Order: sequence, then structure tokens, then C-alpha cells
Amino acid sequence: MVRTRIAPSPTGEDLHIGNLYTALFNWAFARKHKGHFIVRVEDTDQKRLIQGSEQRIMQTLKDFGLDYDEGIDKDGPFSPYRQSERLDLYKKYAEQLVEQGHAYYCFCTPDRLEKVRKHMMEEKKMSMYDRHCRNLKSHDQPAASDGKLTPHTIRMKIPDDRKISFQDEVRGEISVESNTLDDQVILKSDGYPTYHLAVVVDDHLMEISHVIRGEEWISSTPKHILLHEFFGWEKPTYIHMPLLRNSDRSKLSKRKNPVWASWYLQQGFLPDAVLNFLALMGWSHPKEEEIFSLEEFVEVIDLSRINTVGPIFDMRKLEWMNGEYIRQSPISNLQSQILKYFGDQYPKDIVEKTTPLIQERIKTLKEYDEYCRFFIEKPNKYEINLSEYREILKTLYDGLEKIGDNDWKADNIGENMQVVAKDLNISFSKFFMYVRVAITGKKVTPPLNESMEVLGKKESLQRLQASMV
RNA sequence: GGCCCCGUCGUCUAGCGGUUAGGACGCCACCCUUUCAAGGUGGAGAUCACGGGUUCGAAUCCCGUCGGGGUCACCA
Repeated sequence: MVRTRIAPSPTGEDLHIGNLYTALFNWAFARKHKGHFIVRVEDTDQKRLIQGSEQRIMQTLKDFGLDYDEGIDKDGPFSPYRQSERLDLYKKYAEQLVEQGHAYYCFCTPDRLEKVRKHMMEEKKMSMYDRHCRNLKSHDQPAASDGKLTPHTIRMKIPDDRKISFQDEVRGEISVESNTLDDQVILKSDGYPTYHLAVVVDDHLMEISHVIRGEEWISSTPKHILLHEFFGWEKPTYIHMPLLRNSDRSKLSKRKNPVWASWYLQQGFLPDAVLNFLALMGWSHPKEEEIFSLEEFVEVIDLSRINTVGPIFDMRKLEWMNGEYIRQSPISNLQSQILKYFGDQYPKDIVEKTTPLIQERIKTLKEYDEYCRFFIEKPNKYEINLSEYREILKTLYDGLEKIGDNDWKADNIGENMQVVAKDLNISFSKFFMYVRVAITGKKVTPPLNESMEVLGKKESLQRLQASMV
């Protein structure tokens, strides 16, 4: 059975867009193969934990609609799914490696490690641990007066002169000399595992079949391979996704781009549009289609079409795609999304009446406000210092006033206005811009006739009048 | 710096030995038009990083160079 997972760390404000990106592929791949998609929380760094982060990450995942089969709040056969609740497991396996001679206790202090690192840098060597504690005999191990060992970590013992290689599903064989690998700490002195141990233990125990993660993990994968070998466990299939990039091609970062997935929702992007956009980063539809549903993505996803080049995150294209999604939305759907987005800022009937007017004009939900604010707020007066402006509005006012309350419909309003414009012998574009500005206070608006219908006769005439003074 | 990954229009990409190197975003022009959009038509934009091979033939295969990125923590 195909089992995939994402493993967010609650060390950021929210779900990182890069995590959402890998989540999407993990999710789709699992769905395609009728497998399970699992969310495991990797909260092993006590120092960097951020209050409320876990909750926000899970909420954002739900907001995007990537449903999971097992996770911290969805029990499965391999619970718990929060690493901080699995500490005894990691300790047990780490000790096992020590017994088997694949790992060892390290009593080096941070101070000493820092010195070693500096020294090696000076000699222009790689900054690697000098293996100081690797061959300590047990009677050499520092112990406190009560006989207990002083604080220590457990490091894995990297074998000498070995070529370690693994198959990456999209990149082929990747191999590295073991001599370039560090004796990595796998269990910290606070009893928590490092990523390397935790990920290997959990992926095995949770029977993860495919590890789909970011390219940044390639260089530590050989350590994971080694750990699997030490334990005698079968290895999962590895797929390393390209990294999303800033426009300067560096790894997507907070400084240069919005990275929190929820930010995109707050900006009025639709979850499915964001996901569709993400699907096209480093992957392409077999028929080169651009707009497709999640359902279709699941159907056609094919790991072999994953690219190895890190794509630049292009907000412009995201905006275009979001506009496509907005235009494709059933009107009732769009209406409820707008209502939800603006909370109680806009009355329901206004949203219902105006949504059809702006559906093909907005690229994000947020833009609704730019077009429709004038429906719920008197516009600022648009200063036009032309005497003809007032005269025109006055003539129009008189014409519109004659329309009966029940005939205050876009068509009638439009016809009436055209008659007035013709009588005045003024070009439509000029005439209607005057009216537009008087009614809405803006030069860019939804269609005028319909807008005036929505505003109502009384309000429309009032606004004309207000512009005349 | 060591190691690893990568290199097709500005951007996302198709391509998997023979194509006028195709599409999408963005940009420009025109059409439509009561503003703005949307829609339609057309256009500019890639010596396929560079240099060597292999081959009748290379964006596609091999080697080198250059360039970019990632990673080298008791962070993930």
C-alpha cells in the first residue's frame, strides 16, 4: 500500500508554502494509489517551538482541503503522530545502535565542538566532528558523583571508505563517499532525537512507502540510508521535489516572498487555484493543460513528470490563475466565498446582487472591495471643475427622475441616459465617465447601469445631486 | 571551500536523435466596448549556458568549462 506523509515542524508561524507544495504531491500521489496520506508533527526542537504553530499549520492544511488519513488529531494504527510523544521509541532505537556498535555516546560540550569547528575552518578542512568520543572505553566515560553519566548525545558511526548511494525516483542514482559524512548526532542530550533518527524510525514504523520531500534533504539522505541499513530495515522510495525559488533563484524565503500558506488565503486567493498553481511548479500536465481540478491532478499525476529545476514563484501567474478560478466559479459559490471573506462587512443582498457584476473583473476576492466599496459607502467627491459637468448631471437628474420606481432597471436607466447624452450632443465615453464618477467616486467600476439599479433610484439621484454642488 | 543537485523565450514549461523549437503567464498592437475587465486576432521574445566529441543528423547521448542552487548544527 502506498503511504506518504508530510512532516511539518511547529517552528514557524504557519504552514510554509513549500510544505504545502510537497504536501500537495504527497497527498495526490497517495490518493491516486488509494493509499494513505499522513501528517506527522516533528516537534523535536524544543528551543524553536512556537506557541500555537501546530494548530495553525493543521488549520491551514484543512483550509486548503488536503485531507489526511492519519495524524495528530486523526488516530491511526501507528499513533501517536507527534514525535514529542514518541521519545522512548527513539531512545530505544538509539541505544540499540550503540549496542550494535553503529553509534556511540558523545560527551563533548558545545564549547569544545565550537573550538574544533573553528580549528578545522582555519585549516580549511571541512567542519566535521573530530570523532573524539568515538572510541571511549566505558571506564573513560565521564560520570557525576552519583555514578550517572554526565550529559551526552548519541552519534552515529559513519563507516570509512564506503560509497553510499540511493535511487531517487526522478533524479536517478545519487551517491556520495561516506568519508564526506559527519558522525551525526542522532539523540540530543535533552533526550530528543534529531531529525535524522526520528525520520528514519518513524517512516519505518509508520510503513511509509514513498518519501516525497524537498531537494534540501538530498545531502542528508545518505545518512538516512545508513540508518536504515544499520537497523536492517527496508528503504522507502525517495523523491526529492525541486525547491521553490525567489526571483533571484535562492530558496524561497520570508525576506523576499510571502511564505506562509495562510497569507495567500488572506489575500483572497482560492485554495484550489493556489494548489493548481503549485501543481504546475516543477511538474507539467501530460496534455500540457494549465487549469485542472484536484481530482484531475490525482488522476494524471505521474512522478516521472516531476522536474529537477527549482521554479521561481511567479505571483503574476498565480493571480491570473486565481482570476480563472473566480470566473469559472458558479455564481452562488463565489457569492458565499466573498461573504465569508469579508465577514459581516457587506450585507448579503449587496454581495448577491453585485457578484455577477464583478466576477470577470477581479483576480482575488480581496479586489471585490475595490470595486464594490461604493455600494455600501458614500463615495468621496470626485473634483471636476467644469461647468459643463454640473449642467450635464442636472439634465441627467431630471431625466432619471421621471423613471418610475418600478422601472428602475439597468436597461431603462441605460436607455434613458443614452437619450440624455444624445440630446446634449456629448460623446458617450465622456458622458458616462462623468456619471460614473458622480455615482461611484471612481473611474474604474462595475458596469454603471447595473450598479445604479443595485443602488436604487433614491440613492443614485442623491449621489448625482451631491456631485452638483 | 568540500560534497551533492541543476542549466530550453523575462517567468512556468513541452520536447525524450530528424519540429519553421510548441504552449501558458507577462508585455505590445488591433478588434469588441459606456470605465475597467473578460473575450477575440496578431506580434515581439530562446544562436536550447558555453566548448568539445559521438552520429548522415543533437535541445535531446558522452566529456569538460562556466553559471546557479542546496547542504555541511545537540534546526528541521
